[in-house]
Amino acid sequence: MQSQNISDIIEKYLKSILADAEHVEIRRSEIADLFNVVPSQINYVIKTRFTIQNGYLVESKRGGGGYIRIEKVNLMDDADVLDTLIQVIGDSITQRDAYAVVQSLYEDNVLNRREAQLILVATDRNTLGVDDHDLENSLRARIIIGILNHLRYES
Amino acid sequence: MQSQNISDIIEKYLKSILADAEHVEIRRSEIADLFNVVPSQINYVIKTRFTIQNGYLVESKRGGGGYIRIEKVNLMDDADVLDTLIQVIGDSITQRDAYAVVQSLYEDNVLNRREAQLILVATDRNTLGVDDHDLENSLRARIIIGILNHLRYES
DNA sequence: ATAATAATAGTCAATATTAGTCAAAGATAA
DNA sequence: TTATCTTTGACTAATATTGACTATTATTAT
Repeated sequence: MQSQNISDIIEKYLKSILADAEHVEIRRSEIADLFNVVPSQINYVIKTRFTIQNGYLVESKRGGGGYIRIEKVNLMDDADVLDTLIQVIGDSITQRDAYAVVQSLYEDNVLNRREAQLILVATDRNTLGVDDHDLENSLRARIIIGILNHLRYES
Repeated sequence: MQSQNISDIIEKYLKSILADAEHVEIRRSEIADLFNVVPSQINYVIKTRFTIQNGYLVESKRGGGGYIRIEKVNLMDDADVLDTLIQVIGDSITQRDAYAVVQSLYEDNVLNRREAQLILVATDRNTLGVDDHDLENSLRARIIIGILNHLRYES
């Protein structure tokens, strides 16, 4: 019943390929044709669902033989992943990106399911309940970074 | 006999679906059309009849292919303990009192050590980093209450 | 070589498609 | 009568879709 919108469907399609392969390399117009959308929608899908917070690296090339290549990266291979994440977060992060970050930490076994959910609840828009979005996003960043720094000591 | 206002009827309709399925996923405008009410009445029904206290989780998405999804969850046995704590906390709590709350949840085995630490970090004064103490205390209250509400059910 | 053209992908803003909030008005119950 | 609950709709917010325009790279023509 889910996945009513085409962006979700395209996301799943790409992720199903990535489940078996190290990376996926597409021709933007081909995927656009396949799902009957305009080419720029592929950019939208990538921009909203294959971010570094989600654990994906994207590279592309224009011109003849151009492509978009999506690679799933394991952030935890890197020793200073926490530093990297902290840098990515900076002093502000949206709920969407926070979800991606926490999801990545869960997938990399830095957090278990319960812990991940606790963090998501603590940083949820409705939980924080502040009107000012800038404040909301900066609070969310502070909380997540605080927790990341804490995790550094524990491990 | 009870009044059969339209909100009650919509409530029963949704719950009849939930009797057979784990969750129900609707398009707000469709249900509104089905019962000839304005869309926002669906929000009213959800807000008054599908609360977490009653064991329902609600999530939604806007935009194309948007939806509202209601899930029935299993409440923990001593959920009323959480209610008491939530009442005690109210809309503001100091760091010291928060520590006591988390500590007691740890002693009651509602939280393990790691989870307790996560919550304390998330609600630490330095983490939140707001100058206004009233704001700090109210944020702390919101975060802890959000987490307590989350602890009501198993996911 | 260089210039022109073709073949890609990227950006951005307008529009479309949902759901959420809130307060006023109306209905019902105490 | 008064308090609470329900209904309504105007306004807001979030997300998705589209297309015009731009940028980059490769290929072809001169």
